[in-house]
Amino acid sequence: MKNLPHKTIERLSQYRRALLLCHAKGMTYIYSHEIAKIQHITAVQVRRDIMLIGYTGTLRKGYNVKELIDLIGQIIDSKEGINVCVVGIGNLGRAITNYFSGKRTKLSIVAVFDVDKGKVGKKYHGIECFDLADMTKIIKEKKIEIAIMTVPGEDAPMISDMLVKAGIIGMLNYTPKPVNVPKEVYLEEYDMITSLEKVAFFVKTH
Amino acid sequence: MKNLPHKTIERLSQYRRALLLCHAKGMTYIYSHEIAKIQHITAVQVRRDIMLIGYTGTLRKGYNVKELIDLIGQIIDSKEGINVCVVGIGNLGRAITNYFSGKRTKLSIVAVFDVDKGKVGKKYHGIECFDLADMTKIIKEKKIEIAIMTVPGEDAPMISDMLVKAGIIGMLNYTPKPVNVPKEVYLEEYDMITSLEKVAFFVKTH
DNA sequence: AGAAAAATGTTAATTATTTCACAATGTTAA
DNA sequence: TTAACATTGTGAAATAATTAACATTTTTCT
Ligand SMILES: NC(=O)c1ccc[n+]([C@@H]2O[C@H](COP(=O)([O-])OP(=O)(O)OC[C@H]3O[C@@H](n4cnc5c(N)ncnc54)[C@H](O)[C@@H]3O)[C@@H](O)[C@H]2O)c1
Ligand SMILES: NC(=O)c1ccc[n+]([C@@H]2O[C@H](COP(=O)([O-])OP(=O)(O)OC[C@H]3O[C@@H](n4cnc5c(N)ncnc54)[C@H](O)[C@@H]3O)[C@@H](O)[C@H]2O)c1
Repeated sequence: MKNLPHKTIERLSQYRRALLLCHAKGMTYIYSHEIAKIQHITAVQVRRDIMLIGYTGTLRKGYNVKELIDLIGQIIDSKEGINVCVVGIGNLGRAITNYFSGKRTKLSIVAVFDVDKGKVGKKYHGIECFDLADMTKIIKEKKIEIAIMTVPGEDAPMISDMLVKAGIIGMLNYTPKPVNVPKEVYLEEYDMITSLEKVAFFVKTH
Repeated sequence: MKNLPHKTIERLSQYRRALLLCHAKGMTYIYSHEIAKIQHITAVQVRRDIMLIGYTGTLRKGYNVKELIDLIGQIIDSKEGINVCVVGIGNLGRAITNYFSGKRTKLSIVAVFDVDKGKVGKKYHGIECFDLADMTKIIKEKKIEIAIMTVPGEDAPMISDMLVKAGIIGMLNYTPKPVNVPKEVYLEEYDMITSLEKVAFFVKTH
């Protein structure tokens, strides 16, 4: 299941989120146009994505919610699970830690790091905060593969280098400072100001 | 300057962010490949984006940093400035309010709203928190056009409807619950779990 | 039973975005 | 003064993503 388009991967994650809610409400089947409605996209797009992962629904009945959830899991989750850490437990780091905890069994935040001695040793949503100085050691001990960076922008390049040296293979950078990583490391960056400016621009142009 | 690709708009915002840093450091000219390096993209892409906004650099000297910053501003900022509000001043709302304040003169967070009476009346980074019950009134009074939602997911649809009725024309939804808005309202949604799952997926497939 | 309706699955067409390739031209160095 | 070089600007090609169109199948209705 290699060559899935990037956009399809994003949508599969979103479908699953929506499907989990539907499943919790007791729905057993769902139509492509119902999924589409939730995600503000077209039904064809949903069907195409589902086709790409090789699932087939039942004609006139739609897709089996539980089966689809499980299949999406097989595609996007890694079997053994992946350990994640958050670096910088300020407002954003706490929001993320809080939001993620317990949401996905295959992705667990298992450590947070900070330089602030007042934070080291404390727990955030059940996850222990370690001293930045011990980061490399803990990343190896706990087999952490993905890092989320929420430190001040000016420290991002330095922390990024440390994370790469410690063996991280995926990074999510929420600081406003783009970082450089070797090509073996998968990097995703997101900045809220860019999103807001985009909204502001398209608001003007209807 | 209508038909700029969505992706170009996002990148222009990112270029400006980078250029502002360069300008602050005293750089007066910058090459396309230098901008490209910062953003992890190709120099051609940078040149094409700049071409699309009708700016031309100086051969072998690159682009004038200040001029380019100003031109990007003319394209993506609205002349009069836009007022923004944040609904739900929890961890994420505070992180956003903190991060945005003073960053962009043309986009100002001028109010935050919450239901928690303990928060109403307090100031967050200099911005007053109002009672949700007064939201419609305040949005009109303060001419707020864009809203950022950081309330619990289950309240998102209700708050979204209220915001639309109050006259909002752009919305940034950070709750995990997709919302429906009329087509006149420009909506952007972002979920960190989707980003993290994407990283996890591509980490597996090199 | 047969016709109409409502879905899925998929090929082909379209649209959006990125990259290639290279002409044009100013700069540096011999 | 000329050759080599470095950089911009852009048409054309390539790639990626979305949408249209429709055959197919199941269900429902008459
Ligand atoms: N991407 C976005 O959309 C977005 C939104 C909000 C904030 N931000 C950025 O996220 C980062 C964090 O924002 P915040 O509001 O949580 O800030 P914050 O100041 O509340 O938190 C920063 C935390 O990092 C810690 N820290 C500082 N230096 C460190 C280091 N070298 N190593 C480890 N920890 C360190 C601090 O002790 C603090 O706990 C900032 O860079 C901010 O600009 C990004
Ligand atoms: N998109 C993302 O990546 C991301 C990341 C983290 C959190 N989240 C989501 O953002 C939201 C906020 O997260 P948080 O960590 O700040 O939560 P939080 O509980 O710290 O904050 C929620 C705030 O909203 C207020 N609130 C509750 N109901 C309200 C209502 N009806 N109207 C106005 N205010 C109301 C609460 O009083 C509180 O101040 C949640 O939906 C969470 O799932 C999203």
